[in-house]
Amino acid sequence: MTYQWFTIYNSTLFLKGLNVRDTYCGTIRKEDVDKTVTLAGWVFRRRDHGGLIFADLRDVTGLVQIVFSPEISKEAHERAGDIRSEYVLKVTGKVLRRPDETENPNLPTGQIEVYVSSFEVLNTCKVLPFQLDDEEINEATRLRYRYLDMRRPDMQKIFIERSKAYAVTRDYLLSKGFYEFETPLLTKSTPEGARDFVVPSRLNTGMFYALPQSPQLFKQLLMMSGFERYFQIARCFRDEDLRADRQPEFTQIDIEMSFVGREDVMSVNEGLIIALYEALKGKKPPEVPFPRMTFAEAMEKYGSDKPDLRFDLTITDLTSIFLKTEFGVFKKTIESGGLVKAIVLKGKTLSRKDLDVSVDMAKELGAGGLIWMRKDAEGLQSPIVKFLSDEEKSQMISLLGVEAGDVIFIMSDKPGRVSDLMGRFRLYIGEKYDLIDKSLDKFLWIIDFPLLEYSEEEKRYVARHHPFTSPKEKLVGFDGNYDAILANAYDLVFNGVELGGGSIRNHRTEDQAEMFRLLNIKDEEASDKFGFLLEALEMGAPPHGGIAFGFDRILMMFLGLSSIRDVIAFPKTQKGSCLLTGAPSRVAPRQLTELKIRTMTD
RNA sequence: GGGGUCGUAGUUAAGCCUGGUUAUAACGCCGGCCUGUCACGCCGGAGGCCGCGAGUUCAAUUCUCGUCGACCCCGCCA
Repeated sequence: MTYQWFTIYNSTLFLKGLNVRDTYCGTIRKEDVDKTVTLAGWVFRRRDHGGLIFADLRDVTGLVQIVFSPEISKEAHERAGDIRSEYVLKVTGKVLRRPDETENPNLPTGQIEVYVSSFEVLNTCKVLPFQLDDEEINEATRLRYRYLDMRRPDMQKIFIERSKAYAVTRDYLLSKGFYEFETPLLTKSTPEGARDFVVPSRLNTGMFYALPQSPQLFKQLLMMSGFERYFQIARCFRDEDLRADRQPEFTQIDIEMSFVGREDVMSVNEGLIIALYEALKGKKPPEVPFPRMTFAEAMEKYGSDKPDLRFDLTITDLTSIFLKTEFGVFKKTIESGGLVKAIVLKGKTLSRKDLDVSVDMAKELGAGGLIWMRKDAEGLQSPIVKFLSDEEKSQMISLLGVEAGDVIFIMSDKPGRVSDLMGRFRLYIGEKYDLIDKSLDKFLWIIDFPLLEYSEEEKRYVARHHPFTSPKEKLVGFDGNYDAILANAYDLVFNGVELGGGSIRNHRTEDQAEMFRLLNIKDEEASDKFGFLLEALEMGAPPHGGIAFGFDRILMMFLGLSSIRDVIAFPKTQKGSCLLTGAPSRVAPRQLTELKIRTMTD
């Protein structure tokens, strides 16, 4: 499949008379020798040799060396002395083969150069706050002058790739019979899930819109309208604290389908992700179809619902070995329903200091402690080994398959907590001891999530995905074990990062009512918050389900970047401010008066 | 809400632990020289509220506290 965006570089697309130039800098090759070209772009670097002046002229396609020589034009050469970095020029000149020994193999245009016969300064440029070819500039400075930051070729490449990704997404989904929609940005606040950004309504004093956390309810309504396949490249807003991979506004590829089950949604969307992967990475994904793992297995073996499979290092449950232990820590934990879990680090030599650092790290992660054991020719060495029976030691050695030189790390805590801690400790060890093969790319579907999870904060069960997710099997004869109900939900994980997730929804009123009952949401409350959806379910709602992918996150991962800000044109800082525009800011008192809003100070 | 790292010429950093001379370097900038450079080179020069505020001290870029800002993480968030 070829895409149109490449053809922008094809000169046949120029509109005669409207363009200042007739050729793009980065496209000139030795085949163009002897042509007279008119270029337009920015002066990237200038090398003034007195008698001869070289400059690199850059436009969106790349750069080409231009030469000002008094032998071609005395006037141009003289005026060229005043040219400075980032001046905007229109130059006309002849393409010539570079002399022997002066070709630059590092440049696509390195075999030729353009001898300038005349030029025009379209605009001058102040001295920039940072050099465009400087690799390491403080991110705050880059964000303050984001338009300059994005003038850098590396950044341009990212946003050209981003544009390509939009096109691939639309192309793929349209070819699969999806229709593209837009849904409101000014909508109703939904109390479940993340904190809403809120927008006051002038026409309705004291009332507020919310910006959507996702188009969830609208896309379900579109299924009820009968469009059957919906997608949107949708902006979403969540007023929560930020991270390297989280922004307050971000873009999702939002998808919903009717008359489908889990497998349909997963296979269509696996196709989309493969198309994006191929377009951005220029190669096929290593394993197709993507492997799958249940949530239970992921938590058990990797201590995470988004395991990074680029390294092995799985977690082993040792609880059964220590059921009758005399070792106080394990004994107490197990008696109160906790578990003992271990990972084994093989083939690395750890000093006593390394081990101490590991213990500190575990505590930093929030663990009560970390026990290490080293296997040598004599047996297991550890500060706690004297508390363990020979039986326990030999069982551990055989269950974990440890050999001389290996180190066992053990934690014990409440079941959910020890899994989570071990999962994060596993990532730390993987990173620290270089176990992660960064050349690998590992996709993984996680399926069979629990429908509900207990919220310590709210002291009740809440929907793990969202309250419209259907259970995997109909809730017949529910026995009160909330944790055991599985959801018809799925997440796509890539190298330990969640790219997206979705579910098959409840499409019958009674199933949705049952869900609200489980969540302990009363009828009135449900109808107040989601009444319009419940009503729609009663009017011939088809079975439906969907998924949403974090578009920015996909780009970040597939382009090998470590910050989501690098793939967003004008991102916000960790405190949600825009260093370029100065948002958020105070507004004029009149604006607040119109809205009948008074601000409080503490 | 909590933990951590950082803030010094336009930029990127050193100096700070161990307080005291003119605050150092590279790149950039300005001037001069240079016809084969491509991170051009050579010579010369300018450029600092050491984030901000308080405290300790004879003396603070340096120590202490606060504050503002940037980044990373936990909580939070799909």
